[in-house]
Amino acid sequence: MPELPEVETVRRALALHIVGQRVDTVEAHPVKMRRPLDPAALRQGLLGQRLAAPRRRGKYLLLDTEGAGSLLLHLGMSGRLLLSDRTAQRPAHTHLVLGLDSGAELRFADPRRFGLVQWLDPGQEEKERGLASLGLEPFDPDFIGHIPPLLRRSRASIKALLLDQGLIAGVGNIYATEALWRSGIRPSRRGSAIALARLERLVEAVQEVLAEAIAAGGTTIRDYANLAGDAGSFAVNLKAYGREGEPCLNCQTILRRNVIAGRSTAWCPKCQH
DNA sequence: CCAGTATCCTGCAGGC
DNA sequence: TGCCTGCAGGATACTG
Repeated sequence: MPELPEVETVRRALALHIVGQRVDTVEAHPVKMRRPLDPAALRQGLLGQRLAAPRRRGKYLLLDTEGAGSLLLHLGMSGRLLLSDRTAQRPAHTHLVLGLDSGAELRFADPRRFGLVQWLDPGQEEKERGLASLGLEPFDPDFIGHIPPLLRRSRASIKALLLDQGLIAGVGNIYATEALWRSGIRPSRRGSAIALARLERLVEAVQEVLAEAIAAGGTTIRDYANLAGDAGSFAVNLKAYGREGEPCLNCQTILRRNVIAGRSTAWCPKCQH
């Protein structure tokens, strides 16, 4: 579910509402997620701490405490982070609840449990595999210069390369599909078989679609909600993702669908080469 | 090196 | 109305 724009939308809202808040209560359930959630470590790290400015890296969120250490979060496919009144009903599958001194609660719910909730002591962040192996941020000033040559170096499909978090941090199935449609590149094409100029157009399209989606508060297909529980509005602007069988908005050809790099992919057989 | 598959889970839509 | 199947925005560990 949540790719970079959705996680960034949540991060911005957190920055407005939780910075400086003290964590007065920690309620954590020892559920199995990508890794088992560890209530004792979370309580030990978070209880009584004030929260600093939240950071995002790829699809990960890092909630630093002013003391030391950070809460590492990943929303997986169905994760939600919600800031709610204490009296408001909790969603099903709420695994972590931080009571803040404002009286609000920061809640993490994740029905499918593909997400991650992990306390990081100082120094652990650098050793965290998922974080340390991330590639460039799409809004890094070096992005346009560095990424196209890297994409040309590989014989993997360009779709697989866009989804590779070790190359580009934060792009998932929706925005990879959209950027390929926008730049007229067939998702199955090998990176090494695409001219550099076209790859430059592709990475610009990645930046554009991510920026537009952030401005719209992200894409909600089903599960995604922002910190307040509201849907993002970018779904109406999707041109390819989920539109297989419908006419291309560029040339009216019926969009096709197949599985590339293990993920459902919609594309136009006429516009994308 | 790379494609494909399976796995971890719940929930929902669609077919019958 | 119910049951069954397939599919879903992710990451990772396998196999061939």
